[in-house]
Amino acid sequence: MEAGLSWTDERVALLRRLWEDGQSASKIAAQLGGVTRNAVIGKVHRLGLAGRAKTGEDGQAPVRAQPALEIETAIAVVEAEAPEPVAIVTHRPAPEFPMPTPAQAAPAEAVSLAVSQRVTIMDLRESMCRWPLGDPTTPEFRFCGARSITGLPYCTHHAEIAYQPAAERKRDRRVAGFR
DNA sequence: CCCTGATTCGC
DNA sequence: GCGAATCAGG
Repeated sequence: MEAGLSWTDERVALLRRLWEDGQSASKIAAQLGGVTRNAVIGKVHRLGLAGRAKTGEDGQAPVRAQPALEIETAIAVVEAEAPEPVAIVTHRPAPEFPMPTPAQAAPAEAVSLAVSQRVTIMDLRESMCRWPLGDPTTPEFRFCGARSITGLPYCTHHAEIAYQPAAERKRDRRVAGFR
């Protein structure tokens, strides 16, 4: 799952997406896997993407919620419909977070009021919480799906977890992350 | 010393 | 085309 890493269309697409989204070269490299930040920067220049809307370019990471990384990665993979296995490196967003109880076969009428339904990307709507659940590479991958806070991508529960001071977030990277 | 992107240049 | 080494800087 590590061999044959190169700038495939999928990887370039993900690179573009993350770079234009303001992610740093090192973070992008970590997500792509198999490349260094130098490689990412070099590729960015060759693609003519250098110089972007730099919001937090002065210091560390841009103002962005951690889960956004996984979401973008998952979406990018889905959109690309990668013909070959794609290695996904995720960042665990928080130490621990109690997951809502498994949604049982609830009547459609009850969905809107349910605490969490857990939906696939196909059923994810604008007003639904986009907090990722599970491994994006597996069919079991779901999004929270609960009613999101207006203007935010997450429900109240996950927004609390997502939006934390960067300084308090622990640097804890690992392969595959959510539960 | 941590990090950032930019550039050079041998491969 | 690629990316390590290097540079310049926050």
